[in-house]
This record gives sequence, structure tokens and C-alpha cells, in this order.
Amino acid sequence: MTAMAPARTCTDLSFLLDHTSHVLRSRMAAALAEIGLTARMHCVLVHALEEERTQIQLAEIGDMDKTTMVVTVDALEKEGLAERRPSSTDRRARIIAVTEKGAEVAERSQVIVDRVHRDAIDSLPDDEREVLVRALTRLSREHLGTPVEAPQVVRRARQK
Amino acid sequence: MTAMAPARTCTDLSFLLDHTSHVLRSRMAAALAEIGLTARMHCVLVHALEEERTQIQLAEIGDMDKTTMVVTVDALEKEGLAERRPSSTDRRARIIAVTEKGAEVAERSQVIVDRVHRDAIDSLPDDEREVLVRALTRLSREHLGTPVEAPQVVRRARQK
DNA sequence: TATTGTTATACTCTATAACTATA
DNA sequence: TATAGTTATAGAGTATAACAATA
Repeated sequence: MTAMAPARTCTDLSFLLDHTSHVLRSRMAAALAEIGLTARMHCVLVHALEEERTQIQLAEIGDMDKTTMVVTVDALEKEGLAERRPSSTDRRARIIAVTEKGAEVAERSQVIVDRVHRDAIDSLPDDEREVLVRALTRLSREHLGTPVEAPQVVRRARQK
Repeated sequence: MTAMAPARTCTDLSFLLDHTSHVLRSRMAAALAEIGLTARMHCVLVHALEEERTQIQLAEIGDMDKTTMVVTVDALEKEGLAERRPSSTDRRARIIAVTEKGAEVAERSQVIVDRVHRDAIDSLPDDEREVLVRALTRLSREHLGTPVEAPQVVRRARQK
């Protein structure tokens, strides 16, 4: 399921945001899948290209857990798009180095991402485009800046 | 994790929609939890109050799977907020009848939902409020109306 | 044969716990 | 002691498969 449907609600902002983000996400996933990437792989590639970054740094940027990062980097390595290299300053850390093939793919994926976003924005009348982006930016920085964290799940120890 | 962070992207609409919807969802969940409801329970209560509806009808309205609906109705029954009643016209179907207590809770939950939405909208400058809602409504009806469906997961048969 | 609702459970996703190597 | 990265897996969420009752 995706979202809560509207009720007597003044404006069902929950529905609007859930629905639009879900559909956009599905479009993005489908578009990136055509060149064999997930949104996360794209995200890591792009930020790893900008400068030398470790897995932890890339995980923070993409708001992923470090264990999710491991899986994402595994996928990138398997496709020959990136490599783990030892950091010259910290022998615990791995720099994610984008390969030549990875750089090419990243360029293509950025075009795809931009197109999917532009198609959505351009579907709106002129006078709504700029304001939509401005309002969402403001919300995401201010009132809807940080999630209320859900109560921690206490988990029992691993077997063996 | 929540969203993909911005890149060189013109405007990272994915990030904006994912982030705002995620944070709003977390706020709504926290607010409704104070009276023991989930967003789904609220959704079912409200739509079951409007008119006589079966589980399937309520599932469609809330965009849930029928098996998710079973769980949601179980929760409502356990709390004494709703009851399953046989339909007078179709002996396979169950009408979800909201109890008196359920109606009271629904009234309170609707106040909560409206407040959470209003707080978000009111955090914006006057000139952005209306346009934001209009643009999101347009997107959710038109360009971002229907998700690209993901490839079906083929599952093996149940054991035994 | 098709549909409503139910149970059982397969699968995906995410993140905790525990561990190794290093700081 | 604390941190980067890894592995194993627990747990939540969701939806498919199968089934009983009924249309």
C-alpha cells in the first residue's frame, strides 16, 4: 500500500506527499533500472566522484546505514563501476573509487535523474513550478526538518 | 534510510518529496499513537463511518491489500472501536460497523490529523500555501498519477 | 467460475549485534 | 576506549498462495 486516502480533512497533505513521492520514486527506479542502477547506486557514484570519500562518509550523505552501504558498494563493485581502495591516512577505512566505466554510467544516470525530475516539474503551469520547489525546500529545512524518531526496537542477541 | 541526497541535480524533487513525506508521516504516527491509533486505523474508521462499507471497499479506499485490511480490522475490534457484521445482501462480505467508542475516537483522531496538516501548511508564508497544495494536487492527479509497477515477485508455493 | 474474507507464510528491507582490524 | 567495515540475522512490513464459504 502507499498512502492514506483523503477524509474530511481540510487538505490531505499526507496523501499528497505520500502519493507523489511514491509515484516519483517508482518512475525513478524504473528509469534507472534501464541502465542497471538503483537510486542508491546512483547516489553513491555521484558523491564518490566529487571527491575522495569513505564508505561511512557516503553513507551519511545518502542517509543510509553503514550495513546498507556495504550492500550498495558490493553491487557497484560487482558491476565494475567502483572499487574499494585502502585510505592512505586510515588503514581501517576504504575509499570508494569510481572506475572509468562507473564515471560514464554516472553521467548517464545523472541525465536520467534530471530528466525524470524535469518532466515532473515541467508538467506544472509556469506559476506553480518555482513556488512548489520553494515551499518544499522550506518545509524540508524547517517545519518538516527532522523526523520524530520511532521508539527503538530492542532486539535479542544473535544466535551463536 | 529515507531519501536520496541531492547531487548536481537541478532540483532534487525526489529528495524534497521523500523527505517531507517521511517526516510528516513520522509526525502523524506519533500524534495518532497518543490515542492508540495508526494512520490506517484512522483511515478505516473515518471511511467506515461515512456509509456502510465492506472490508474490500475500505481496503480499496485506503489502498491496502485485503490481508493488510484483516490485520487493521483485527486491531480495531480488539480496541472495541469497530465490529464485523454480516452484510445483509452478501453472505460472504463483512460490513465494518464503527462502535460508539470508535466514533468518539474518530472524531478526536480527525482533529489530530487536521492539526498536524495545518501546522505544516501554516509554517509556510501566505503566498506559498495555496500554490503548494494546488501543485501537489495537480501532480498527484496528472503526471504523478499512477506508479510504474515493479516487476511481479514470483513466489514459491506455501509449505504443506 | 469468480469473489470475500481468512490463515499461513515467503520475501524484501532495514538495522542491530557481534566481530576484526586499526586508531 | 572508540571507530570503519563486515557478516549474520532479527524483526517489521507486506503481499502471495491456498482455502472455505458463498455468489
